[in-house]
Amino acid sequence: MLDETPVADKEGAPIADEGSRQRFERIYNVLRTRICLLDYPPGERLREEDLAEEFGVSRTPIRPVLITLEAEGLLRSVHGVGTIVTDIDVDELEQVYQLRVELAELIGKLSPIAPDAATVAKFRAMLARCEALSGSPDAREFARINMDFFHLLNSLTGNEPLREISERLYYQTTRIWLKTASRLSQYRELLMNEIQIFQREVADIVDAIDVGDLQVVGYIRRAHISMSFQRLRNEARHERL
Amino acid sequence: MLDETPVADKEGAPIADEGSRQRFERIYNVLRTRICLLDYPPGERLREEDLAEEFGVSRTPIRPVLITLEAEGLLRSVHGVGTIVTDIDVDELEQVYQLRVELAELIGKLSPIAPDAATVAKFRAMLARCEALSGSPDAREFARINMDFFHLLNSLTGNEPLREISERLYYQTTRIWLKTASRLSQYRELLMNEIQIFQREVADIVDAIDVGDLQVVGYIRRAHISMSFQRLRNEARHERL
DNA sequence: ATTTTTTGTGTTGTGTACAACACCAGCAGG
DNA sequence: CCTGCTGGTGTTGTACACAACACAAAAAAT
Repeated sequence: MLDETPVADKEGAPIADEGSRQRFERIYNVLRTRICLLDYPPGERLREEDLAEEFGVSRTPIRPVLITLEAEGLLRSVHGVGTIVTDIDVDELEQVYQLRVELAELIGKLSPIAPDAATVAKFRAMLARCEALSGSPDAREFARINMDFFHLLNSLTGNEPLREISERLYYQTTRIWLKTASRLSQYRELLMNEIQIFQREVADIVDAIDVGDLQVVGYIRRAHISMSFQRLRNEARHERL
Repeated sequence: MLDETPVADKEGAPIADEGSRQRFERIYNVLRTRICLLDYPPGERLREEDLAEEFGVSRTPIRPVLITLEAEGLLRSVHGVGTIVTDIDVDELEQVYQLRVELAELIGKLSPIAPDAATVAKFRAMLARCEALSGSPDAREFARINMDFFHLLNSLTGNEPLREISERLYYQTTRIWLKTASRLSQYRELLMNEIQIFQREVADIVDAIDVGDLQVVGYIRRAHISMSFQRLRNEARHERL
């Protein structure tokens, strides 16, 4: 829904009347989503030719996408070896989280946009998706909802550079939970716990939206990003011992 | 000094034993600097083949550089037309400045690095360059010093994502002064005034560095970025009337 | 047996020819 | 005089062949 236009068929291949720019965006979003949902786990080798075949083009139009994803820190091309999905580490991501925490607050501060009725409805829909999820917990679906929720929150600021940067940092960090949690023994318990907490976050933020206080949205978000990272670090530490 | 390795000859062309990654960085830095010093003014058309010839390669290795610069918002490739240096507008840059103001403060907050003797020396050297500059004012040299000073400040935080993002935003905004000022009648007076103010900023920051208070560095920087943009906007407004 | 060399295979990086597209000048038609 | 068309020219986008490189396995030497 997020990465596929209605016209797209299951494989990314041939779409009629698609400009080169739109195709770039499409392939870019598909690959980025795959990386963040661990369809391509860290360390995976992506062959340019395979991707070219899948999307029905030659290697050439694929390369700009890979170059961009490399600039974002999600891929790394190595001559003679392959294009490798970057590995991530909780400790290395601490700085990114620190920055995300600060930026979260700015979303409510810089050029806040009073949400219209449609946006409010989307937030409520998110609440519904959360409840459905907590009924049948699924890590992948959780990650997807989390992603959609992020984009919704991001649309609350009119500051476009801030949106762009927040998005970039989000995609740099979001894989870490799936990766860390999937290795742990109490995987299922962790997931359900995390979903519950997320559900509360969404509920809190919906309340704040109703009141119309975007500053408060920023505070809530800030708190949750910060706590989420601390939980993650604790779990990673327990695993090490 | 910033964009050329000691081995480089005047034209960017052939360098021995240079990996493809280093070459990418070199070309990237050269082009970015040229854009920000208005060697390539907004609207300029860069022909890939010309660049290829200058750097002694085919179009192929040039394209990743242009793609990256396009992702940073400095270029825009249009099929059948050319690769065009983006135009900039004071009003459009307001959001970027708002963000830069906030990030400036974070540099003193997130993972501050206590500067070693060498770094302090570089700051003092900056002071000397300022005085030399105010002796013989030159807009281009002013922009260069400003750029070097930025990089020096940026090295005060250990938060690498923050450094990267600050740099990106800096390069998005830095052209605007040269562009705006060069159109005004009191160009020379403005330049001298700006140099004086910058000199004071450097002096203030050097003091703060001496005291060892990076938080204060952030505050000073924040104030100056904010005021600098307001002056810019006023000048642009006066021009319009 | 161990180490070194060589050879083979697979991948990204590069060069080059061509396709797709935009733009302008010139011209025909009104 | 103006308008719309049409061809010519220049540019980026694409495809493909090959070079450069990394890695592993096999072979050769000690």
